[in-house]
Amino acid sequence: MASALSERRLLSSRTECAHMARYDASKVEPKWRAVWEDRASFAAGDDPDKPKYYVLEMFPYPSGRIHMGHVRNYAMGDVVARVKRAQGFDVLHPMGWDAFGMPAENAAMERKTHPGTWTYANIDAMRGQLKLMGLSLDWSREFATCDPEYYAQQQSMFIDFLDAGLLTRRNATVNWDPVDMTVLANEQVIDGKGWRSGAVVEKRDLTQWFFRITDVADELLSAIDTLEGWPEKVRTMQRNWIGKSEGLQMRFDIAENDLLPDGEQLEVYTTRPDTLYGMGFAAISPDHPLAKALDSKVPGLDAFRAECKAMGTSEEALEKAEKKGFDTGLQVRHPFTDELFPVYVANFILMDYGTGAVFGCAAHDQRDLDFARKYGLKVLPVVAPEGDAAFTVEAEAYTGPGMMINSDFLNGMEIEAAKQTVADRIAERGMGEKKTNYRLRDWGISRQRYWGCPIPVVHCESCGIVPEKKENLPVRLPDDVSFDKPGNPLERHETWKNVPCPACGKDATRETDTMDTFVDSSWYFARFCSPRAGTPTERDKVDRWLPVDQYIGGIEHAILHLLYSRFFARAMAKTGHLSEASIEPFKALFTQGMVTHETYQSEDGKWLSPDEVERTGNGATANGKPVTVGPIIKMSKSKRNTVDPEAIIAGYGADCARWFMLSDSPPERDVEWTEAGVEGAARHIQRVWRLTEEALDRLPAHGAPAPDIDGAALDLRKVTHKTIKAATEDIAAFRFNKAVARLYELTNAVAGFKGTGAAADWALREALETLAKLMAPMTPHLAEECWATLGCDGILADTAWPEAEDALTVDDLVTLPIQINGKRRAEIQVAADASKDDVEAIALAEPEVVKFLDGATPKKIIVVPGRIVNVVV
RNA sequence: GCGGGCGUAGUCCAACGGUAGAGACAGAGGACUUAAAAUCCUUCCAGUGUGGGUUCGAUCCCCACCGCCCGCACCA
Repeated sequence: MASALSERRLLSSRTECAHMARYDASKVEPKWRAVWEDRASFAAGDDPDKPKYYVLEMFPYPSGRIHMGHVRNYAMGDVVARVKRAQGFDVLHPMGWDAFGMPAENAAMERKTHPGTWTYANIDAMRGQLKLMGLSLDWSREFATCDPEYYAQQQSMFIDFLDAGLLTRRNATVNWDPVDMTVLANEQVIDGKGWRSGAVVEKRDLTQWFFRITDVADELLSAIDTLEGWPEKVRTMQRNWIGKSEGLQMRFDIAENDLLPDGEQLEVYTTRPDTLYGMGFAAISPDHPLAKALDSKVPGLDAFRAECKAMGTSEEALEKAEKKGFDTGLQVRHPFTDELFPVYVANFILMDYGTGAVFGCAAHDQRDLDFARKYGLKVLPVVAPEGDAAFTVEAEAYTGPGMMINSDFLNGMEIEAAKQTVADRIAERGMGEKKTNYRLRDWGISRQRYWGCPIPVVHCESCGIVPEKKENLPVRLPDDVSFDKPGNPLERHETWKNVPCPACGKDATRETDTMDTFVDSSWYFARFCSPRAGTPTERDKVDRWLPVDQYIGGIEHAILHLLYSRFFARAMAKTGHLSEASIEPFKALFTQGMVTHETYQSEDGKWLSPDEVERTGNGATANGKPVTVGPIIKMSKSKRNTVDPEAIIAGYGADCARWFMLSDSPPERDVEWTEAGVEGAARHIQRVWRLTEEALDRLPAHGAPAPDIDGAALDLRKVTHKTIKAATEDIAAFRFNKAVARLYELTNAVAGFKGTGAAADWALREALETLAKLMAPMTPHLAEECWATLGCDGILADTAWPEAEDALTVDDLVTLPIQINGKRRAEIQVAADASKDDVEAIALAEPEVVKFLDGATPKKIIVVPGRIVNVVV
């Protein structure tokens, strides 16, 4: 067998045809993919004898083509899946499509097609591309969220959630594009105009559905502590997003006036009740009901409110904007001193946080201080830093710790005690109570869109809101719709919209809003456990597979998607679709970095794509004209700095793309795609192949018993087993770049192996088989080809992960550096297990050390076994 | 403004508080070749952003500053 192969190899190298002189990925890769597919190698088994492992990468939006970000994401997930599988786990590694959303509708408008047609065509294209990557996916579980079978179950759960009180309906202000007749997300509003239509965006109050996520805000917050497998960064982001603050909600009496009936109160929220004696004014949001009520009664207020509105509500503009207020003429009475304070409408008060009203304490809040200085309002410090009785405030508010002053019964207290005391006193008087507030808002899911999951309710004049009967689900999207007119086609689809009431049978109308696409992606991980079930989940399946053991995706989903999924898992547990054990759906999370590339601009400022550009030393040209090389940024269509994965796979092979994606940069960091880097990866793949083939002649049979091993053969075995140990640990810890480096080391050791004889041949086979096994998670096609070439049993995808022999991972002799006063002066060779005393003795006998000591007695000798000896003189 | 991350050779990156260098890319020289490609061998280069501190010893821990990146952001 071996000789026949080698004969062919010799022949081929001479004739450069027939057998591979070079490794040809375009031939090898499809072959192994077909083998895996035929054998259903990657189907999850529901095998009760094996421990389960669920690895999931965030499923893609079917935009039409995969991009390098996908390649990186799925390459990483596949490494995890393949290693776990080889380690004996029953692995669930599924793939699907996050398929609803606006791009499909936009495409429908532009191309006069149906969003579904466009979406499914894209899915077909992208599935084909993904399959080229050779991922160990269980394709039998594939679904798209726009499949009626999927959204039927989502609608069913919507009804369960409705019954369980997890949903509510209320008015909310939205960005409304009057031309497109649709709601816009904040990101779609650019300079106050709709991104597509360019029309000035209006604020509109619409009745919308909300998931009551704020009801579990505290639970979502406290459970973050249990997410030990999540990056600290993401946990912090979620905590900040939920934004818990504890304070006092209290009511001020409004002094008698001509504008309002007597006895009106102003309710405010504060986290600093201790500063109540430092109050200088009260302020309300321009959108506060009181401001609205006074709008026409107080001259000039309408103009001020209009001015605030015109300023917009977008982040940074607000930050820089000047604090402005308008005195309403109203006054509120201090609950303890009866002092009266003016009530301002102020542009920096947010209506949707707290009560939309505050009391201002200028001395201890910078915004309040700026405001008070501008309008000549009272500034009275009530907290003094320790030992500063004559404390005053100038331009900077004091927010640090200290002792209460100027505060009657609070004087001398610490801040915390004062907070407590004020809260108690206010509560005693029935003027307020402690309240916890959250930055987190309820999750509004109504979208005035066609291409989404229909909200399965009917509006009946007699019965009100009536959920669709479950046996009638799904409420299907009608196919006969057109996008030639603006607005939601469901609104004008008379036969779809007008239906009898499910309760009373009278004429009624369907809800025409569809659900936010974040709903679709909030439970797909559970659906993968039984993707064809007639219920949203099957309890035995989700109980076995969930939680997801390893979730991998981009940091851009650190907040919304993950928070919504955490909420959904709780809601599903509450309605019986999941067990309580799965309310945290993702046990471990990994957020990978982006794929970046240089940018190129021609002389006239046009962006150029990498394949139009030729790099020349430090510069670059396109068609002979000079090109400006710009910053290295995330691949994006607008900057044209993308590289097409399919072209790379066609040119270099999937293994090469995968290997490169895992090399060099730590996976959580950005990686720069470079042509040189890819070529390096390709060279390595060729090298592994060549080393394998060239060794065939001398190798003993697969599984041959080991002869006595020593010398060079033993050294190689040590490298092999050290590599097994290190690479396995590196992969488990998501240090793929280091695992790759280990494999280069093993490859270099094989390439430089000089051993001869039976022991050497045996060790060489072990090294090559191990190299194939260890590379398999990253370059699976190459690894299978090497495995087969080496004449091994079965296929590598079914072969167990190698185990390191501990005895071979440690050296007998170690080289220890000797430091004298922290500087390296000599080194010694000692037995790895030498005692501290022995090492010390050897070190002190070392000529260099003797010379340095020059007869003196060392003050101290530090021996770190296996590491270093430091002699302090 | 608040919170977090990063800063090591020309580049990407490694180094339980212990010899600054594992690996890759790029560069240089050489071998093989009619030549090129491919391959192989050899090899130059830095002392860890800056300044302090802790320590026998700091790339690593602490403090301050500089630079870059990310998240949140008038949240009462």
